[in-house]
Amino acid sequence: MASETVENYVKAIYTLQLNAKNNTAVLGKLAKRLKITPGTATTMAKNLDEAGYINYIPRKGVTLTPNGEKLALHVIRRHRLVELLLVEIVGCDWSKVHDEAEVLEHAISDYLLEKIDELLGHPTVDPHGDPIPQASGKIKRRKLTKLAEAKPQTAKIARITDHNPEFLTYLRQQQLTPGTAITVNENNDFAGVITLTLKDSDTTIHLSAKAAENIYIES
Amino acid sequence: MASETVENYVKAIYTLQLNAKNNTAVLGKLAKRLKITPGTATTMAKNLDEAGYINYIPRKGVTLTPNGEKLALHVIRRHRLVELLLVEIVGCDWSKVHDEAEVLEHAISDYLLEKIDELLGHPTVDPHGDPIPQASGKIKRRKLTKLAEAKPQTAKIARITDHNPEFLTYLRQQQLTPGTAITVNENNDFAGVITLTLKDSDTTIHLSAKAAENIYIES
DNA sequence: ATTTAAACTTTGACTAATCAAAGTACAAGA
DNA sequence: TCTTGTACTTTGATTAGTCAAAGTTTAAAT
Repeated sequence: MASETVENYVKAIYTLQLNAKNNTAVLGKLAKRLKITPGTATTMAKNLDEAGYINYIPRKGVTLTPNGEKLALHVIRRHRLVELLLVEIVGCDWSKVHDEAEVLEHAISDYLLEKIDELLGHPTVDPHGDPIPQASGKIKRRKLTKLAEAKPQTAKIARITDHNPEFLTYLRQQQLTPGTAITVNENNDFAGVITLTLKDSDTTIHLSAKAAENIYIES
Repeated sequence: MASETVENYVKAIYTLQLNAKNNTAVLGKLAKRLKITPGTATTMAKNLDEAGYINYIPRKGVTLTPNGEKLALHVIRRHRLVELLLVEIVGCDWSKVHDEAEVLEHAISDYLLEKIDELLGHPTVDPHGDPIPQASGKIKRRKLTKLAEAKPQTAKIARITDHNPEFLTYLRQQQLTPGTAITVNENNDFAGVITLTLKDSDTTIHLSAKAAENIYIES
């Protein structure tokens, strides 16, 4: 069985690979992500390579093996289903469930995971709009637009890629949560401000381009 | 913050103390309970004493300090509320939730714990009939009778003190779960067999005295 | 009062995960 | 080509938790 530490490493490598050009996670970023020293990253990279979770090329970086990716997706599935359980069933605050799930994702058995999945009706996205990997390991990919780069249009909030509790609380207050229908009215590059209205309430909201970097919409 | 290991030690010491004559847990039993060697138990006893969780008297045993007891009750509260959540809300099998909770009890934040408590309506007993320590640290104690030592009478199943999944599955099939009203018809010491009927279905059940050692009733 | 067996303690060693600090590689600019 | 700064690696040490095996205590039995 992979330790909690190993699970956190492969999960971090998975997300770093997603955002990397040559599909390789460099160790500096891994170290930053996991708040460890560069030396520790190197040491662990060797160990994880040895254990078959990753391929480690010195001074280049690491990539997950099929086994490593399988483990990463399994951890992410646990994380996202737990988040949904906490929001939908237990009634936890949206802004708090990410941190809770960071711990719980290592404590959920396969049996319990499938019970939760069943209870929630086999959902495909978590409360942040992140896709939930299926038990098979498949993960749905949608073509989303970054709100910061959106042209005027009607659309739906699809995904929030920031887990800062204060930011999430602010978004919830503005009703900018996944699923909400909006209209993008103006996106002024020079001002760095995006103007949008909520479909239901006709409220006008002004967002900085910086905040809109972490919000994705589906046309 | 106490590590998972420390939490498991104080929890084990708490339950050993409950069943000990002079309120002291001897290290041999602790070692057995935690599946560690006697040497490890000694080493850890010194560390936990040093850390203020227990008082360790060499060659005699250990007792929890007020701090240690507080931690133990907190862990037990998490364990039992999680068990109830899994049975009542998530729909897990009664026989499986103990093992799940053994892991989850270390992964629940104070915030989440109180959310669960609220959702369940501040319950006082878990699915096995074990009392749930309140947030204040108070724990209700009931005067229960061991079914193995019960005289003929009507009563209610109150508590099952065995977590073996097969045994629990058998009890559920017989409907011998906490809350069930029964009548004890005969308790024959020589035969070592207890005869009882379920109030609702009038089914007659014969139980060995050994099985009845782990079942408690409330008159 | 001795012996003995059980219970406990000590010692030395190991593993996983980590850090600090010193050393190395290499791409980019001078 | 040489120099330099950044990124990475190596080395030696530390901590928590564990075991095996050898040593010590103690209470009970002869």
